[in-house]
Amino acid sequence: MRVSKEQAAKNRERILDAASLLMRERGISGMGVDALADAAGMTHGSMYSQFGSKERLVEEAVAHAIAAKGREAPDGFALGDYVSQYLSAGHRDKPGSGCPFAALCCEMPRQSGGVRERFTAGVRSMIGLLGGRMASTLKPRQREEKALAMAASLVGALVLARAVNDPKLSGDILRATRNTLAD
Amino acid sequence: MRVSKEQAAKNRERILDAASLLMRERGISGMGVDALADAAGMTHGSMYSQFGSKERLVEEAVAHAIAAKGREAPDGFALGDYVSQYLSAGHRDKPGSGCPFAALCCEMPRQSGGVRERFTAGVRSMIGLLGGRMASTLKPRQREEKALAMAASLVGALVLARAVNDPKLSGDILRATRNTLAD
DNA sequence: TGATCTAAATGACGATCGTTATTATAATTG
DNA sequence: CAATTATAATAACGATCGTCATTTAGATCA
Repeated sequence: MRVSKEQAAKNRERILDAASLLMRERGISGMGVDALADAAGMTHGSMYSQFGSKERLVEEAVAHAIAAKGREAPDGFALGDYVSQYLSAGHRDKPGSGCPFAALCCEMPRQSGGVRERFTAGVRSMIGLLGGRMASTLKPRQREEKALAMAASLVGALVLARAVNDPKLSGDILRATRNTLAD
Repeated sequence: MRVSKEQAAKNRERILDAASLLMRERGISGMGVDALADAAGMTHGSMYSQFGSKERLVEEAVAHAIAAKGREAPDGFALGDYVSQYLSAGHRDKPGSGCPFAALCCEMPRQSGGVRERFTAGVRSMIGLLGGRMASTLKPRQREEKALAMAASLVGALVLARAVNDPKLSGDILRATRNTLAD
């Protein structure tokens, strides 16, 4: 059956919301089309009416997750707050609503060009965000270098803290990286 | 048919070699049992004779990859050399023979307890390796904290450099992290 | 209002997933 | 040497994978 344009747009949004959550929790290859349809409260058929293939759906879902995450940051935030929130136990334990880069980075080398482009653009904007919040006493080149290294530290610490089985070690990784980035 | 104990051990080793390579290239969930049997030059049946399940095979393959990687490091190596090799384009472009932590970290939260334990033990020993090579002027606690943060930086930079689609950005991430860790 | 269009649902497709039972074969053991 | 044991190969299992053709029904448009 056919639905109104608005309804169709809402359904599309609902699919993207479910996909951006599910892919961060289970991985891209671990997110089945049927499971996604279930999570979105629809059938797999309607998803193919909207997106045509899983690959194109993933493309949009990655962009969707990154854009939503970018919208979370308040206008004037302090870099220290950003870091301590990023490297918190709360963030570690909620990958589904957390940083898309940390959740999806390891699968990216095996994704299509379109998916990787969206991901790369997102990484670039995160680095720009970090660099823009750094002490203005530094030269632009230095700020960019620090921002690049900081992004790597953030993602690496979060990913390792999630991977590791021991809560103590996991917390230590977060804390040590927090302290090191504070210098 | 039955083969000699030595032959069976060799076959087992061959499967583990192929698995530790394949899982780093395609991911754990992306490594099918059939594909692995092909890569090892055997049939899937013999793998189940040896390991019983994919989960137990992955357990051993993770430990195998970590142990083999640990054996690579020469006895008396400089920390700076380790870092620049880890953050090199060569390492980035050869995940199959590269760092198992960077290759598998994002899938770890969804692995069995046994697999995660091997991974965690490996991470711990890597951190110990890094800390042991640090300036002895630092207190043990400071060395451990620096080693924890360094491991996060290394893994994060490598993983992001692999994920990103743009060679320029990828190289910048590696270089910036190298420079930052040199301080 | 009547014709057209399209999102959503249904059901099935071949391929691949991990797994298992069975069989063949040869090393090992008594 | 005979009996036992264990590895490897074969073939098939049900489940799930992504995909697609068809049908249904209601919104959109002339």
